[in-house]
Amino acid sequence: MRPEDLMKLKHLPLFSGMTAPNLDALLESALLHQFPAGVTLIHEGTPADFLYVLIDGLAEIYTDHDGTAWGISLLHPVSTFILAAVISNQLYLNSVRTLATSRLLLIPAPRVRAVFDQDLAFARILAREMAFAYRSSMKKLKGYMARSSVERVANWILAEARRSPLQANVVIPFDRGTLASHIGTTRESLSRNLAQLTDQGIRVRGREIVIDDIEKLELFARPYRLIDDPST
Amino acid sequence: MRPEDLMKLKHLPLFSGMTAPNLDALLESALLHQFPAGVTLIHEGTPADFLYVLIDGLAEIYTDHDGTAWGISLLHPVSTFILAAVISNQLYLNSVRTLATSRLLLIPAPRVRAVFDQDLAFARILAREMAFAYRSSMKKLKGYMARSSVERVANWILAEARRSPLQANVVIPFDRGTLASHIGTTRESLSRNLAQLTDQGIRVRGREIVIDDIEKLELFARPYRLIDDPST
DNA sequence: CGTGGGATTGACGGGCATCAACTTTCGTGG
DNA sequence: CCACGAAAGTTGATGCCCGTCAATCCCACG
Repeated sequence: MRPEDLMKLKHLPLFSGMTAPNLDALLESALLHQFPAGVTLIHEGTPADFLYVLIDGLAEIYTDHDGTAWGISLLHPVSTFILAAVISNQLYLNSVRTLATSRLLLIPAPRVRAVFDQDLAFARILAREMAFAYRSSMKKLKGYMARSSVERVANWILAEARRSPLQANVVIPFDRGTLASHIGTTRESLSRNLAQLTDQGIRVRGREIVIDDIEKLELFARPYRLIDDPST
Repeated sequence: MRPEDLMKLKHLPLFSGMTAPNLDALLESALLHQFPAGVTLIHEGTPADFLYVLIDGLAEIYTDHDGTAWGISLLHPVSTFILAAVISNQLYLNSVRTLATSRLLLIPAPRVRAVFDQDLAFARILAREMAFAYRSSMKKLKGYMARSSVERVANWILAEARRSPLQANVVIPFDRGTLASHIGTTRESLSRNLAQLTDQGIRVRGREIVIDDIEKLELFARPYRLIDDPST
């Protein structure tokens, strides 16, 4: 790993407050590696051997069921994933793959656990990280139980639009099948859903979704703080 | 709080390894209280003011949607709940209520966070606890995406039977509406599902489910390690 | 023995997955 | 730069799962 990369990594929020020796112990055996799009990094059911941190790029957590992939969550930089499996020293529950060329930091799981056992700051940050992950999955679960697929699509668009609040359009950063799997539906239904939302204030042009009337869309989607607001 | 209760509490796995002063700081402001069945302890959307530990009894996490309650998870002693909200100092995402008379330990959230910031052993245990909670919710999510409602019922029965492996029957510890809400279906559908499972090795007599042919049931339910095994 | 709440059964319909055919887009090589 | 083929996306037809409404049944309990 190059020294300047190492310096940048050391300033990640993930490591803030750690003692220098512990941070060195953590990073000395870590790998920083770049992967092209479409590479499966983690296969569900295998033992957790590394903690992964997405430095830049795009990735998805998914699960394979009877041959089709169901999206669990999308990963944007900078975020750790499969932390829970590493900490509890168990099998990965899900698979992970890159959706774009991505740089990833890989830290050997035994090392993570060792430092976790010794460094209070690191333990606290990991706990917070997992609290966040837990709440995310809970929100996803609630979204599934409470909403129809059109509503999920509408709320996904709104959430995506909130991520970059300046522009009134959303660009789907991958193919529609992948999007459908994350919304919890099929390619075909997603297509129909988007057509249907044309009456609710949006226009679709290829991978670009233009939001013409956000109030109308919100009226339809009825976003709910305890499901859609990523900050609560 | 009575001294003998306090002694017992101090030996909970949740507190193991903590320094005595920190443990005292945690428990001196805690309350041990008994509640009858049917009491709502936590309303979703309100700030996390206490960390709860179910000492004995039975409780459920649920979420209210358009007037009907959807079960998120069942809580058996001894388990903490809504830890994530306390640690991240945010709103409760779900509601919680007792299903039987229950004794609960309530620890003020600011105190939990203060000790969490100081005691490595406590921080580690909370992190592990949340890893476990995260994985549980992930399994629930996968179960929803991957299976039909009959299959969920069948697997619930199998899971319940595994909890007390000696006897070949399961007793539903609450009314069917509640069970249906945890399986993710309606009372009516649950009724049909149970009737349907009569051909797959079980008999239903009121709240008692007798498993006559567990292999047949397993063949139908196809339990999967990464969804149903609570220990992985 | 009558009353009421939980549970069952039936009828119906909507949401959505599935299969299939068609169209569009896009990348590759001639 | 165009042409072709494959992949992605759309549209239509069909049927199943399951939620909803309503009627009935079954007990428990006063």
